Amino acid sequence: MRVAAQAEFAKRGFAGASVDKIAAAAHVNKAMIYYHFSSKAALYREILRDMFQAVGRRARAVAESNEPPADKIGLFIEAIAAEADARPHFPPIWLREVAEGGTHLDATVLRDITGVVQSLAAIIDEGVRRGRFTRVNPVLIHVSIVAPLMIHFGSRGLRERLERHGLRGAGTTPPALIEHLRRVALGLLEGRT
Amino acid sequence: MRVAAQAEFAKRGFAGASVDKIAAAAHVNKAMIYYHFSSKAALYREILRDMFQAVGRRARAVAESNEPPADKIGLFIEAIAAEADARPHFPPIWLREVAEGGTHLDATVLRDITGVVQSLAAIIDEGVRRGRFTRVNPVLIHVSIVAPLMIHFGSRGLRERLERHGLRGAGTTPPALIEHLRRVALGLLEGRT
DNA sequence: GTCTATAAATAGATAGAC
DNA sequence: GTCTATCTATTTATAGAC
Repeated sequence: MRVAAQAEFAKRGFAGASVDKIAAAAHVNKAMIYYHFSSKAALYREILRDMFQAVGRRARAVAESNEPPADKIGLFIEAIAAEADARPHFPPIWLREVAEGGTHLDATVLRDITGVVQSLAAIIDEGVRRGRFTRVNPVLIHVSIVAPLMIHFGSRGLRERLERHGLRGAGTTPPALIEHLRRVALGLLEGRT
Repeated sequence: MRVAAQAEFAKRGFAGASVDKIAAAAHVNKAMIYYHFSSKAALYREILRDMFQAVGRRARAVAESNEPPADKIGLFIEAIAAEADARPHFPPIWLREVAEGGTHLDATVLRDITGVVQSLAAIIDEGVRRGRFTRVNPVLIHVSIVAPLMIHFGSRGLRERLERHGLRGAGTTPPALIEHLRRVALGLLEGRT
């Protein structure tokens, strides 16, 4: 039921998602959905909470681990990528919420999102204190990591479409992207640029 | 009428957009929309074509200009940013289409999107031939530039929401982002990393 | 070209039997 | 907990007068 809802919201967005379709895909009666959740919006909110809570926790775990700052940067990138890979609905929903101005995000979710940025900022701060990093605006590092990851993992359908229409493959694999982003982030933070 | 439609599609997505609302915002009768466009989908398609054609042309103009490759990279970034800044509906619609797998993009639009990537690839190629750049996967450079730009310019509403909920400002201005992306791209291409 | 009125389908949500 | 049936609102789209 939740899985069906996640897929439907990812595929069509909140407005486009149909409770009838969710019920059909989950092989349950539509009335059952309203028995468990008070409304379509409430169901969506629960999915958003699960999603961002999981990401927030993972980012926090990386920031609080005992690795050197440079390794933490790599682990941060891998954590977001792993989350995007394991939950295919996550990147599309994330992209749609950005586009919509976060209309459906409640205070809990906004805290989790803030937490991700703060976790990254804490890693950078630690690196600066230890003399490993030069100070760079964490928001810029964040957007340079998270935006490509979300776009990449959220654009599977579009990339297939483009390739079917003749864009030469140039297939970028997740490991190659992760390695690329690590190079970008560390290149900036370790001042090799 | 087109402007109202662009705003509505950007705000609510294709499924969420209402022809009634577009008509009201444009101060025209709803029947007039169906007089000029055969359907809601056709209206949306025209907006998508305008949008991607404009971006494709700008990217192509940069690639075909007579600047040194390193300057072209900067101009490419500025061109996408200028387009995103001048057309506020562009980034949200772009993000939504990515999330939706490009369902509404016809062959014309797919060609324009391909063209943007190819323009960037041509710039990189030129730099490599002239011994200025090391060879890097153009798709990786592309996603490192375009994803942050679309996310940044498309997330104005979300960022306002986050700041209202207490995320410390760290306001990133468009010029700072552009300079940052130039450093990222040239750092990779000029092999300083 | 511009309008009113309305058709036809689908949406979210609920009442009430079991 | 689970189902059928249904209410109400909204949607895209069109017919037809002017």
